[in-house]
Amino acid sequence: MDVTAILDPLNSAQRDAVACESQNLLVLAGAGSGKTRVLVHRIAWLIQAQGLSPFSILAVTFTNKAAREMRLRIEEMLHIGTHGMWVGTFHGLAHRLLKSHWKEARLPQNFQILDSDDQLRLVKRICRQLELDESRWPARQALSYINSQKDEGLRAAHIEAPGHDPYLQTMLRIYHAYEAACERGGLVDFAELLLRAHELWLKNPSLLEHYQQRFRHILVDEFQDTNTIQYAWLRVLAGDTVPIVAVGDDDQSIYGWRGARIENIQRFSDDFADTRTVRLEQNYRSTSTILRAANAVITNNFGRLGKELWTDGEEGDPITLYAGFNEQDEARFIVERIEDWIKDGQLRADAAILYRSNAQSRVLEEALIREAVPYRIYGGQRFYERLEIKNALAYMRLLVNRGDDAALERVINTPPRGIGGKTVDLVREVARERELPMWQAIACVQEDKMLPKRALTALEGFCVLVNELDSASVELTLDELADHVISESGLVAFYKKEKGERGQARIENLEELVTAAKQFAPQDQELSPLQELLDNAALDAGDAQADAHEDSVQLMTLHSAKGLEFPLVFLAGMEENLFPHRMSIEEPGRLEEERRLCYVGITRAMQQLVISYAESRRLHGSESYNPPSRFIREIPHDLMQEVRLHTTISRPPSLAQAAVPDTDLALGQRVFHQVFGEGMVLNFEGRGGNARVEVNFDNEGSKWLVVQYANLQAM
DNA sequence: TTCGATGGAGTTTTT
DNA sequence: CTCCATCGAA
Repeated sequence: MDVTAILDPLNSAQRDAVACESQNLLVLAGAGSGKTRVLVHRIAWLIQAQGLSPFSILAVTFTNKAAREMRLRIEEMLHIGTHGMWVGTFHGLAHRLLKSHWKEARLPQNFQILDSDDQLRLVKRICRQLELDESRWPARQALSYINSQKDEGLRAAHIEAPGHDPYLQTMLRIYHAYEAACERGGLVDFAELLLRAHELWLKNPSLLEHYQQRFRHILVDEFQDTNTIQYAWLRVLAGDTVPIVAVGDDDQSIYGWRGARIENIQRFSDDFADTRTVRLEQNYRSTSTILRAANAVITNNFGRLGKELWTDGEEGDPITLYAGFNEQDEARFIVERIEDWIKDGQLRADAAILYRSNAQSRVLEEALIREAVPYRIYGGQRFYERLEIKNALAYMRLLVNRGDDAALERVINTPPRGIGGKTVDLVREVARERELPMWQAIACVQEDKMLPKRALTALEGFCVLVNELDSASVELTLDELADHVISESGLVAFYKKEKGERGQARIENLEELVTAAKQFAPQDQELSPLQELLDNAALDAGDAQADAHEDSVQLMTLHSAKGLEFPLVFLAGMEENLFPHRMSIEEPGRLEEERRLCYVGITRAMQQLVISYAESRRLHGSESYNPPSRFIREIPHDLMQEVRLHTTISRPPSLAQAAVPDTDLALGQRVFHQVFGEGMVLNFEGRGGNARVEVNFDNEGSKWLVVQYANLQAM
């Protein structure tokens, strides 16, 4: 067996990891150190050198994208199909297990996945049912309570009665009711997938044993992001027999607020016997300047497993630091630098602007639009999360399962068909009393004529519609069905009426859904293709925009930048209270997570890194003056070069008669006031004072001109 | 059902 | 400031 092709392209640490013989393996893979490569080569090694069957390998990732990438690279490398392989996300694999063992998991065969949006609606409904004051008990809070309990592996029944803490009591009450509602409707939320899959192991030892014999090797990507229940699931599955490879980077753990436990990677080698640890520290992405900065920042964290990135590549350019005098100025500077970059013949898509929170994107966008620079924002609403798509899918869900109350509530009166709030309330009430799904409650309501005729007719219309769609579905292909549903349900007609481009966009999305259905290739013979399409939509919401292949500047939050790389990276808004965020400064643990986020940001850059902050920033309507981020101070000064605008402010035209000399002004300096002529002081916005001037700059060649004044007062 | 007023909140979001 | 959810009136 020729394994040189597997090992030859690797450096020695990578090779150690790939060919490691010990039972368990922890790979601490720094940013840009070839993590995916090691994972893929390890799998190749197991198959080709160890003779493992591809079907005996389980590889777990967090995102569908990562799973797809891994599959693709395995196929390329080994020239084998990966269809039967267990490569997928935690949620995807858990779902697969629950589908095959629905009886053991005590689920209905056609259980539906509840996405976060459905979940919130359900919690809202429950709060209303429990007659809780919505302002005192926001559904969002209850939702996050429920999810965090589930992430910790705790069901309502496991939680001790919380003394007389009214908050916890209420939350627990909601949790109980929520669980009951899910049970009744055969609904499973994201966390529930994991929780059930874990319980499936615990409650069915023979099943567990079956899988332990089947899987001869487990590989886990992004191990630092596992939460308690994911860790427990792996721990049980691995037992003492199945070797496990955990790949991750404690320095890139940035999802603690969502239940990820950095401790999981920290304690891995204590928890799993005979663990070998391999560090991948050679970086193939960034210049040594960038790596030095990253290393310097992250050393300020305690309790790290420890790693220091290095490269044998170039030193590269110094890191640019720019102090904007406000957020507009900062944005203008960034766009200008991007324009220079493009003038140098570089691609726009090679430049990325990263920021801490989404609200920051706006100013940047405006500046880009002003200069007509094409850009693309990552994140935002994904395809299957769009309102019109969710509505269309809700009809399809009802075809599969009439008991899906979440779907029913969504579309019972969408488009409007005269089923008002009162009618739905009654149906809900009947459903609750008789412990039936709402669909059956409708039948009861009709039977007992519990409503005025008009409402009954409207209900009847809805039932007939759903049944009709269902009977039509028998002979239709998936895309024909989608087309049928969106037109017959009246959704298309409904959105046609919606004014503006919005309705048009919605209809286009609905048409896109038909296309997606056409292209959808069912994998599983056992399931109906429709069921599979729906599950797929819930577990993989798709990309935000399918279009936008034009060469454009990339804008995204630091969180969404994880895993990506760009030749030119801007870290914008590096200010205290923004980054690190105000809410994370107090607690040391959370501050460290912010620092890791900063580390992630810095290590996205391949060639050039530009850090900027604004002396004054308009946020939430009011002006704030934040000092530069502490993370800037943590970068050694000799790696940075501060850029200042040297500007000449010309004589203000509206003050022609005032004696105002041409003056050199350095923006971003502490000195923001200058004496103009006869004792006139101009304070730039951002520095308190009696006089105030609003300035806009217009770049004409190298000369900057003041073009607009406001509230100018003489002192 | 739709509109407008009103109030409250405003970090990050793999599934 | 601006987005949103909610509520009351037409």
